[in-house]
Amino acid sequence: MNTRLGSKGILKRCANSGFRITEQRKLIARVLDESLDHPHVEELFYRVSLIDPKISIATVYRTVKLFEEAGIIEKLEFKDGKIRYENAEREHHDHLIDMQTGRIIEFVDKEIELLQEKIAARYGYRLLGHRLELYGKKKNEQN
Amino acid sequence: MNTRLGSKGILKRCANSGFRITEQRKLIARVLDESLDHPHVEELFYRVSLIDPKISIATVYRTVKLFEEAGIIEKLEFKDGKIRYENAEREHHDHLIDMQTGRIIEFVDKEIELLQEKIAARYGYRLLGHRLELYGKKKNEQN
DNA sequence: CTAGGTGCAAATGGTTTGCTCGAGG
DNA sequence: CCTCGAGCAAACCATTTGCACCTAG
Repeated sequence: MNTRLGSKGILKRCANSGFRITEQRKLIARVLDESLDHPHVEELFYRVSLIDPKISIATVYRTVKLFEEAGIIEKLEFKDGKIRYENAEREHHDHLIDMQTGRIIEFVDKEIELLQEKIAARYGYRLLGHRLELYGKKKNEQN
Repeated sequence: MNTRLGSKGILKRCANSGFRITEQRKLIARVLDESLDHPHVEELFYRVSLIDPKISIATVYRTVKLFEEAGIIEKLEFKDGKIRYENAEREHHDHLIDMQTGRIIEFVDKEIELLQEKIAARYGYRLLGHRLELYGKKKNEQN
């Protein structure tokens, strides 16, 4: 996912952020970069563990929070309540979640972005962020 | 909130749902009906405790989940991660959250609803639900 | 070298559950 | 009455934290 919509690589952006580049952070950055989906922390921990079985889940939580605070990745929370992250250096997009398979489709829609600004303005607000998730079911399928 | 956008009263809808009408459920229904905001469960528990100090938070959690499963109230989860509920028998609306005060403004926008359907359809999906939250800051204010 | 990071295990905090007693219909 | 609900405390589960040891710069 990240690689497709043009990311710069998480590791490179870490260098400018002042914190130490440890093996664990390199590994977590790499796994995040290579993830084509939106893994939650447990899943990320699992993937990272396959490469470094000694890594602690506390480190994963700490690292991911560090990256988030540095603006390198962005937090997502869908209806399952678990925290997920995605590379922040990408064009803005929203998510369509397949309620049957859990598959997550990213989409961009200029019109809906503008509309949101307009709505916020209607109430005297400047839009600073939003969350738009569509939950759907595939049409014309056998099931 | 609930009373403003025309709800029928939670209690009345409980009667048709088959479960027992206990004092606790009556009380929780009443407090929900009277709430003009979107309290999370702890807050709801607090409000209910003022009237019946013996009520248990487990009962509040169970009741609120029961109401939700009966389609009487709807679950909300904003970025604070806490579970909130609102009366389900209301016209559909989304939420604009004031990032400075936490105030929640409800809004309805036909255009954005249609647009969401269209986007889902574009990917071959039938829209079953969505989550749209705008996070903003009031314009032209002293702070 | 030494500030900052890691692993481990214990703590947290919101939510859920098992059990036994109580009360609604 | 007898089943379903309530209260209590313990369990859960994702996430966070304290501490002693380790390592990047």
